[in-house]
Amino acid sequence: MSRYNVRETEAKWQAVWDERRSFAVQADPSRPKTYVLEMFPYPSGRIHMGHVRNYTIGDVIARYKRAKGFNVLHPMGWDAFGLPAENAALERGVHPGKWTYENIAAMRGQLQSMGLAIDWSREIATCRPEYYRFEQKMFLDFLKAGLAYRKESWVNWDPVDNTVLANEQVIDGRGWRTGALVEKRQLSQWFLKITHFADELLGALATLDRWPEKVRIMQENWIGKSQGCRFFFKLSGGHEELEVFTTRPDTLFGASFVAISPNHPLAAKLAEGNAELGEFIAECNRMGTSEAALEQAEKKGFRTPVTAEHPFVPGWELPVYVANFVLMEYGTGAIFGCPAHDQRDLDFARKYDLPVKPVVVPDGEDPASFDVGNEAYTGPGTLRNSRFLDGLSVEEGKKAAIGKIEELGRGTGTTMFRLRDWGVSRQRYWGCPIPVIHCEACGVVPVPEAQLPVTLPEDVTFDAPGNPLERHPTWKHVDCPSCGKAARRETDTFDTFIESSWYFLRFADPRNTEVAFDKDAVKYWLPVDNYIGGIEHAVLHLLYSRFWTRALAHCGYLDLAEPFAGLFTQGMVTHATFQDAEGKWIFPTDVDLASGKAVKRADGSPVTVGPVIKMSKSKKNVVDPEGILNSYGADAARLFMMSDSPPDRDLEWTEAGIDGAWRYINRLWRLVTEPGITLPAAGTPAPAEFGADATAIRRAAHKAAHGVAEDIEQYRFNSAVAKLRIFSNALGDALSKLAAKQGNSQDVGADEAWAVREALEILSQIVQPVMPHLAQEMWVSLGHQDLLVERPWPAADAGLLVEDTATVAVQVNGKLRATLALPRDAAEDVAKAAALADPAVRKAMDGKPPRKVIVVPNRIVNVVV
RNA sequence: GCCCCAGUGGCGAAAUGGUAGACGCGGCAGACUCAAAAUCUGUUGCCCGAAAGGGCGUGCUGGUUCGAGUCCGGCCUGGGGCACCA
Repeated sequence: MSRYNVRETEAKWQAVWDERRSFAVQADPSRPKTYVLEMFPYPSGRIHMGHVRNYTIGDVIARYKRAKGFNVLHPMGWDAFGLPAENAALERGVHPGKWTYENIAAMRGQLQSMGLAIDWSREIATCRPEYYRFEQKMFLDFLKAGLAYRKESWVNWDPVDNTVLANEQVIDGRGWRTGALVEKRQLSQWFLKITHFADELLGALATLDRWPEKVRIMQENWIGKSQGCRFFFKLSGGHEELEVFTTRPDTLFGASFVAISPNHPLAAKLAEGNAELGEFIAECNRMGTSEAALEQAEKKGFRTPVTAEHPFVPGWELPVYVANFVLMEYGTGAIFGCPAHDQRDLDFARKYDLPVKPVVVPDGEDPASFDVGNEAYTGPGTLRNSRFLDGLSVEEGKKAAIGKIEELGRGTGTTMFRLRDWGVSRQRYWGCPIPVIHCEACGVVPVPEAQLPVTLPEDVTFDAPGNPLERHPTWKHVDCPSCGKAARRETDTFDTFIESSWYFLRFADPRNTEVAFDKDAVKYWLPVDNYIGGIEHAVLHLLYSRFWTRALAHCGYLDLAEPFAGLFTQGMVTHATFQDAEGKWIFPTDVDLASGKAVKRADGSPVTVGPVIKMSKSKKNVVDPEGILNSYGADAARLFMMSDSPPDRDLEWTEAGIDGAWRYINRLWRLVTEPGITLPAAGTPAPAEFGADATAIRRAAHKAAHGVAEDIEQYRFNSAVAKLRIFSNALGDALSKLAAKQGNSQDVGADEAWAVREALEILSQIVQPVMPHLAQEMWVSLGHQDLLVERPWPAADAGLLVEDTATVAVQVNGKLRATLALPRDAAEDVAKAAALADPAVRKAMDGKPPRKVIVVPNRIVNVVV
């Protein structure tokens, strides 16, 4: 028996695809396009199983769509700027650029060995000046359009990476990458006006019907729109008026205090002559980010000597507190407190003994006796004790109160967003230089476009903390483009989320040296039809990209609102964890499970098997894809990735699983190379008639072609693989029967032999998206010379998709009692009669007459007695 | 606390409101083999039964329906997201 030589075969076809440029594509408006994109990788040096899963999903879709006649754009690139390169420079003395390009070369090789149907001629790396020069241009255009600005601001400072983090990059008060406690620092920073598009970004989520609901909700929460009203309190003691924001102007008559953030300018001012207040503010800042989460945040306040006058009631003075639960970053940094209808205000009021006056009474409650106790009432109801608002509903009350405030000139109805502008300055070397120059005389001067790109200097050192660009002896010293005097280059670089905010556009026209991309190319290829990646980018990358696309449209680059029409978020690849007797994590490859219990391969000492969790280097529960690709091959790895678990769920990597995939590949190979009967030559015309056995084989094949296509369209890859197996199992069974016939020197009918060839050819074609190398080898082995990737998806014969007979279940009172084989679409009374005649059914009916008989054609008959 | 998602055999999982457990992994039995590996065949939700057959089964609980894993209400458990957002 000839063995399937996986290494040779896979390398052979990869070389052929490469040589014939099989996957290179051109825009062609006469053909329907589809754009399949997986989130591009950071070039860390080696691919991991998450990549294998990600790129397999995309590749199956790309190959399938291609067979379906689409012009498929399926590119690959590298998210090549970022801190790990600088860390490598620090640790190993290798230049970040060298390290990055070497990693790219290594990972490209690994990805190519997966047999991906990628147009490698479109490959890009974001760290190349040919790429980021256009990013610099875009930034300058944003600057002109008022979408980029500079401001002094409190920033999140990561003390480990020595850089600023965006709000989105701070998780539980810690840096998203380093996990270090984030500090507050004040720096002058570049910001992009994502808030300009807040409403649009929110509203357009509704149009993204091919995105997971979950991601849309996450973005919705992140944008955090709320309707309300801003208004001013007059303050005692000659202080400036205090602006507050509220979503509940209807509850103004229930107000019992006003509170400002410890970071509010008024708090600082009041603290000047008040050491006690100063100490309170300092305490709040210490609590700030770090312990807030742990300490369950007790409400604390400091009563200032200032009072605020109620906007509707002259002479009604409310005490002004500095309170730890009021955030400077949201709204105006000041609130009014209505304890009866806000839980935080209520906690605060109970602690400081402030009045609690309900002004919203739930319908059906007695207004005279309604009391909130220790749980604020936030539901609907009728306003009471509220003068001109009395009797109104909450919604009516909001409108009326805003109307009154506006009438009095005290404030205005407004919409508030949680979303804040995107701070993009980073104090790092390995990023895109921000193309501006600081001149003492002229201020911030954009680098003239003719001088773009501003490139990074090569000769940098990483021996001291902070930004190497800042320390470079000459790089930052330039003449002002405006006045010609000595000036200073901006030494900050962009947040690397910027590069990934437009790479999907560059893929449409990656070699353009004049502009970032040709408008028509983008018009043809975009939006991305299938964007595939991890859920961890649900907010950051995806929101930034949506913003960036809008900002580009605003500047006339393109005519597109949403870059990603379809989004799919894949699950993680998990693996069991192992610890040795000392509790140290150990690699799966060092564990021997053969004896039924886990022991160390090296010395046989016992190993504890831990929970199945996401593969991570720190827990060592990783399996290196390269080893798998070398021993089992790309097809087996791809098959395993697609089998069993639905792609949006976690997938547990197991030895048994990859073994199973490998066995199946060999089974398919044997099916084609040793069918056991003599097949007609390739291209033999179909016989005029098919007998029952031949028809059964054809049915199985055509059903599989149809079903697998449907499943791939819906990302139901595990189900598609199941259908492949059902088909190949059926074909295998049919073949062993036919082989036995031939072995007994009986004739195998020409119709049967022809049907088997057809089935094997269809099989080759429909396993192709998942197992492309094997498929091509099967195809050749069936006597063809051409490439399967050039062949269309096999068209299913509609007549073969439906059976002549239907298996109809018969229930008596909802319980299954029999199944009947009836002609397809048998008349209802025929089905009914057949059901009532069945002995098992009669027995279950126990002689009682049927009260009612429900007949669902081709499915079920339910007899009610 | 709020918002999502998920709970089905020993395991991964399938099932337009219509035969629950397809397909695979693992197990068991057998064939081939001196033996093993590989491969092939059969079997495999639970309980009663020698069998035929019967009963019970999709986290719990109530409902809608001729019929519910699927739809609706309440609850439990697990996972994820947001979290003093005024």
